[in-house]
Amino acid sequence: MTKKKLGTWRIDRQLVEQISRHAAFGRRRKFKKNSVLYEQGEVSTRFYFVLKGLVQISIFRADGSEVVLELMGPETVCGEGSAFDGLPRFSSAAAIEDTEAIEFDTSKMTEIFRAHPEFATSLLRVTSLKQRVVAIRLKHLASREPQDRIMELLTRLEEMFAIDHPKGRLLVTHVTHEQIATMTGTSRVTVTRTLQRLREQNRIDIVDGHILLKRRPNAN
Amino acid sequence: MTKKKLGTWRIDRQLVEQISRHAAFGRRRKFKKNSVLYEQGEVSTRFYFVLKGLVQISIFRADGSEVVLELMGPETVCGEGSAFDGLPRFSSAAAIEDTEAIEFDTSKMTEIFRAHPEFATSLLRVTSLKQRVVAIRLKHLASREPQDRIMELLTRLEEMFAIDHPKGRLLVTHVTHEQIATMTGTSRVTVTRTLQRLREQNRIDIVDGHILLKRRPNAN
DNA sequence: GCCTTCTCGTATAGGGCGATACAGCCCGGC
DNA sequence: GCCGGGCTGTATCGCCCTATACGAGAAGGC
Repeated sequence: MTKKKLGTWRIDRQLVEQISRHAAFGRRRKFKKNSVLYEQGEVSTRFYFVLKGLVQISIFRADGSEVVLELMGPETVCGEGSAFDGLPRFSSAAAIEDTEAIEFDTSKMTEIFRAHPEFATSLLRVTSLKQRVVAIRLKHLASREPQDRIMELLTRLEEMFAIDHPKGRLLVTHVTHEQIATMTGTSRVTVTRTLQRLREQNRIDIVDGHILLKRRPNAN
Repeated sequence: MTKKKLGTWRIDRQLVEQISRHAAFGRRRKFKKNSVLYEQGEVSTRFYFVLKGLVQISIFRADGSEVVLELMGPETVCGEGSAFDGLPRFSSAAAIEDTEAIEFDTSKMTEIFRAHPEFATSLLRVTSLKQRVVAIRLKHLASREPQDRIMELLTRLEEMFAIDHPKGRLLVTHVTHEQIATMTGTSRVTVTRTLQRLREQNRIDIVDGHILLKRRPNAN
């Protein structure tokens, strides 16, 4: 049905160039590791085009628990949602590595669009791509099956942190079952059991403590 | 007042006017009940501004099951995601009532933006709002509790389609238990039971077939 | 008005998940 | 080596959800 191309936070070369070409409308900023780009609840017209580093986007729930939406790497855009609709930020963004980004401000955007309508089109492509990614995650989280939820997380991590391996793709980051549990809204025991099951189904393997996602003939 | 079907989505008056003002760039189309506006997987540059009727947006999962994303009533925009990012539609849209809509085509949009930059800004507001709603849904779907999932839907409907009532807020939209089930990833039976339970907990009530969300001292 | 279809309530059986507990293992500190 | 803590693999039990089925009642077509 779908190609692997539906890559999430990675946006295509052409779009990256389009945005980079209008970098002069923003200003370059640096964020130290663990510093905050923006916080849930604040009202702001700023958004960011990440050049280097890694930014974690998360939503905090009423009970204080955190739902990590994305980890945005280089050449991605974040914060544009609340910057354009004018409502309070629905998510927080924190640099989890030293990060450089271009900060844009939407308040003067309409006038910029008049002279540079292609910039508007590029931004619409970006917001549309993000809508797509979130909707696809929602499709998986709509399931109550732990296996769906966990596989969704693993494939997302794969695109971000995996390297090629003879048998498939190897996650270079180490995540504990406990962490997977909190990220997928299941229990630690269920994560252990589910990973076992996935291993029996020959969909994953554990290599030296790291998760290996096996190559599958029929990718979803 | 009889049972009224609206939808699960609404955008503010000002934004509606902004888009209506540019209706001439699209063309008016009619869709019979049960006809399809677009289908998951197809590539298209068209998107729709619904004027009358009701359109169901859903994602079909690999196993064939359906996740209903939204019911789009009058004065809403749909299909703009895939129309702008150029990738295959990630969702399907079907008219579940006779529907009229303005069909826009993104292929000539950049030129339109040059003369009408405010139209670009309006569309960015729309895509941003949708990103917000989906992200917030995701926050709640991260929970496996049916009650969390269902209350999330109800409060979302409340914000868009509720009217004041002596005891709280009354949803003027009528949604069936079946619809709630597909929108929350639970079974129809569980929806019925959960609504019962919420009624016992005095959090909701049913008035003339409509759901009433009772005023609560400590709102979440 | 009659019949069909949809919707809601309810019952049953089966299964899988959460909570909890405990044992084995690895690893680091000393 | 010795010890302690964190992680993983299991086991048990209770609960709640899913699947399925059936009947009552409302809504809609003809």
